[in-house]
Amino acid sequence: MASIHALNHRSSTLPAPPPAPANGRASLLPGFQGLAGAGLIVHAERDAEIVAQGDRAEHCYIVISGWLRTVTLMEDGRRQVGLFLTAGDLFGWDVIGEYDMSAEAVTDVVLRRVPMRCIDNLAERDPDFARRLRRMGAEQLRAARERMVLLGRMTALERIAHFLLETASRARAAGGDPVDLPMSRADIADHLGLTVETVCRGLSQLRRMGAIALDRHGFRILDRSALRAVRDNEVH
Amino acid sequence: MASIHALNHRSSTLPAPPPAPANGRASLLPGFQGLAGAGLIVHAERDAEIVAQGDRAEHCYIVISGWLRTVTLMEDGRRQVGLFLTAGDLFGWDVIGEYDMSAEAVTDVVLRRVPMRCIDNLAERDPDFARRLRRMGAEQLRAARERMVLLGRMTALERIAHFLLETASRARAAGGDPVDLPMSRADIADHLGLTVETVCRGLSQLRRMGAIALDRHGFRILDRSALRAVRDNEVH
DNA sequence: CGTACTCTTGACTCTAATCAAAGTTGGTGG
DNA sequence: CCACCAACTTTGATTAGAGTCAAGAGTACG
Repeated sequence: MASIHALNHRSSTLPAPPPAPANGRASLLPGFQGLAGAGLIVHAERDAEIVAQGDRAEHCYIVISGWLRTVTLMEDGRRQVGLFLTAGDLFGWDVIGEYDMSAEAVTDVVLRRVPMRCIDNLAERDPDFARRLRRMGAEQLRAARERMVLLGRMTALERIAHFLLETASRARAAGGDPVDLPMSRADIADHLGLTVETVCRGLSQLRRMGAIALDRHGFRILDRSALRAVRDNEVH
Repeated sequence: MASIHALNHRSSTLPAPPPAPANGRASLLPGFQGLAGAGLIVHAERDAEIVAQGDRAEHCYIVISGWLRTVTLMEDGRRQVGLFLTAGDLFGWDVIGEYDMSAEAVTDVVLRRVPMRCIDNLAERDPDFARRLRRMGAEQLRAARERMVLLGRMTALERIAHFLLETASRARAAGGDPVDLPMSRADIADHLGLTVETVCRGLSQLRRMGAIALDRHGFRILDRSALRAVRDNEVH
């Protein structure tokens, strides 16, 4: 655990529009042009907590660069990582009341912090924006249901293959392209409902199968159909 | 598996307002007064499929009586039950495009079927309704995240205790009150990411501990604090 | 460089799944 | 109305997959 609340406030007007957003499946989705220029740019360094579980949800965040994770903690320390977010992704816009999870920086990260009121106001004034908000909510829920199947019904190796394919697809990586994997094995484990050791063993197994090339901070897909077969349980 | 699509269309105007809605945590939430009188009343009998995974989402449903389950199927037959819905609960209002799960009748069930356009129209015209929609979406997502922790990180017995406490609370049952459990053990298992046998064993164990009284279609909580202790892992 | 951390692999354990067999129950038809 | 049957539930025995504990290898950072 590193420095907590290393948030440095910066300029107020936007320096650049968010880079072409990963569409993948999470909080993301293009939108939010209506908010261009709103909010402050904030920085957070690796492992800093950006919002805490239980905080009143008064802001939402747009990731400009770097990676975030959302984390839910149980009393006894068991941890569930909900989502990994990166450039173009949105966080917190869908919460009302208090955050039910915290958001932490996986890498140093730059965010635009937008007051929730802006969202609410814009949603009242602009029916098109409100519609987009609903669409994003529907997408979030779809993704959440998919994760329930993963967590409730998939084996360790299936979950790992699924995670790699999804991560590659969010990075828009073609086969063989290197894909960034900035989060620790522990983060991946807590995201997939597994232990660190099981994640390692699964990754090694996929490497030995020739499905992926692997190093600590990234991977490449060598045999996408093999990886898909593992994810879809067409192989043991 | 029983009769498929046993939907009988009936009168068009509402016979009675939905009974005091269970608040629990799912699709529910009081709202939807703005839709009073809209839509058709439809009936479905036990195990009938009300909507299928992949159908275009053109309606949403308000449960008037009986119980539904939402079901996601994997290619190879593994099944995940998302939610159980009962009187006052809502289904499908948050989906855009195609349903990503099916809805099936757990018991014979009476529903009001409301065209999705009504929701959309009302949301455009009535900012208060739109706000309520957003609040319901936020609540759905909160519940979904809670289920991810359950599926990813809780033991079998913790999941079962959690399910019983939640079901009792949705039924607004005081301690010792009988609580309906109309779904099969297999449904419960697929809801909790377990097998039928593990669910049975867990329920029996809680009965032997004196935490609950149990029969096939219901239970009573005899020792709520014991049940909470199991859910919260203060006991093995 | 050295040290602390993360990652990987191995050995063993344990929880929950699987396989198997009774016991119940509710519905149906005689 | 009763008996039978199919489906569901429960319990037992065994297995398997993932967790735990432990140790070594690789890295990153000061």
